Amino acid sequence: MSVEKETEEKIFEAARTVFQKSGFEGARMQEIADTANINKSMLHYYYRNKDNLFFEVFKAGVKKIVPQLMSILGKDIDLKKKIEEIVEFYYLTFKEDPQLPAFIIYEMNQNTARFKRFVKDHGIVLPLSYIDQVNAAIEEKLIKNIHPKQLLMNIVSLCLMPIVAKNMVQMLFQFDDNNYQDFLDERRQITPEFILTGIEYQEVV
Amino acid sequence: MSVEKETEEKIFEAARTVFQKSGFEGARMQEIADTANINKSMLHYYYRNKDNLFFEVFKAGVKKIVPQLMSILGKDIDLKKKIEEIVEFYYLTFKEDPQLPAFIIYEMNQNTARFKRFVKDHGIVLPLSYIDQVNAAIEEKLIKNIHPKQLLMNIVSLCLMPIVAKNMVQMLFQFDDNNYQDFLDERRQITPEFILTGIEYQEVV
DNA sequence: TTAAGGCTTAACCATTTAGTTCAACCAAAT
DNA sequence: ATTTGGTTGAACTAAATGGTTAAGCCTTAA
Repeated sequence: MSVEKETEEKIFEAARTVFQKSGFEGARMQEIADTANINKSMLHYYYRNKDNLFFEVFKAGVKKIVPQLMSILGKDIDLKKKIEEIVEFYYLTFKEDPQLPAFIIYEMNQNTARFKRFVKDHGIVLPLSYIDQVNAAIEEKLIKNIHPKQLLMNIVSLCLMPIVAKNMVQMLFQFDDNNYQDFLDERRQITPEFILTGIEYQEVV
Repeated sequence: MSVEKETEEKIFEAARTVFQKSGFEGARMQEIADTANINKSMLHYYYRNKDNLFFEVFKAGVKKIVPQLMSILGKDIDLKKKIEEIVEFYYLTFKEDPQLPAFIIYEMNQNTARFKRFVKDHGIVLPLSYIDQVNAAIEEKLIKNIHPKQLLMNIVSLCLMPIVAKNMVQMLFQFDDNNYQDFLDERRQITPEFILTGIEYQEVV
């Protein structure tokens, strides 16, 4: 990697660390510079200003969370497999970057325009094929009557919330880091099943 | 109400508004003063400094979310009723204060000590009776084998996530404010059922 | 009526912060 | 060797921010 790419990369990684830890308002350019082991003016040289640098980090974060979800939803596989893949994908993604979802969700609430821009620029749309698939499954009485968006909301909620609320979970359940990780590992197994049972078709008695 | 109580109340309400909107770091004392229609030094007169004022707001917020949940969990009613009450409670609480859960969760991640102090001072504990109740229901084959904490995590996730991620939901599902409210109204109905079906006992075939 | 003490205000202060400047540096091309 | 263009660092600046001060006000009670 060329020197400039290396420096740029170092800055970006430091920015990611600091912004995810402290948020946009809480983050200090000086701390980012220190974390990257470079002079503060380098930040401005490479990224012009705080907003720019932040937006790069934000974009990269959203890219890790949203497009993959849409891609799985659009796949030509059965619903069960789809749910399993989503749970697995989020489990793995957040295992290596646990602060990501809280960061994205918080900053999106602070400044909706940023996310709107991303969605527009990247042509993010909920795949119609997913909607159709769920509705067809309902029609065929494979699953209960549930709106596809409600189902998706359930899936995503069950995956993200335990990560987003990590500290609350640890505190209220009195988990140390190991207990907490075990808890997540168990969720990885039981969540798809929980969802599938939750939408299972039931004979009207 | 006495004059000082009125002023104090006005300040608190303004602080709540601004802190919930912008977070601790993003909030400006001047903006709180403006919102309360008072002079900035009044903030310091009544609350000494930003940290104090913030902690009051934070405490009041946690009080709205956590103790009630524990109280419902500790009630002597059947599991089905318990789940329905929790869903209903969160639905109503967040309908009138939608920014609350995101605020609490974010600020708790920023500064775990604050929340720890609250939990300790208020003797917040997960009621043992809830744990026993779930385990008993499993024993009696009324529900599937699931860890009580996992079940609770599921309940809370399904209630909080749609509120916490409001903007993401609106954007990805292309909901205006009315659509979004309808979506939440529907969840209020379907969520208890979804959970109950998800843990229903199933004969081993 | 007046003294006391809490309440309110405008002006002020110290510090922090994002962002700038400018001189020096270094590697590559001429 | 020298020029050139991007790169780096220390010192600096302007603005914003949390917090302070001190003088005046108003209510209450002796």
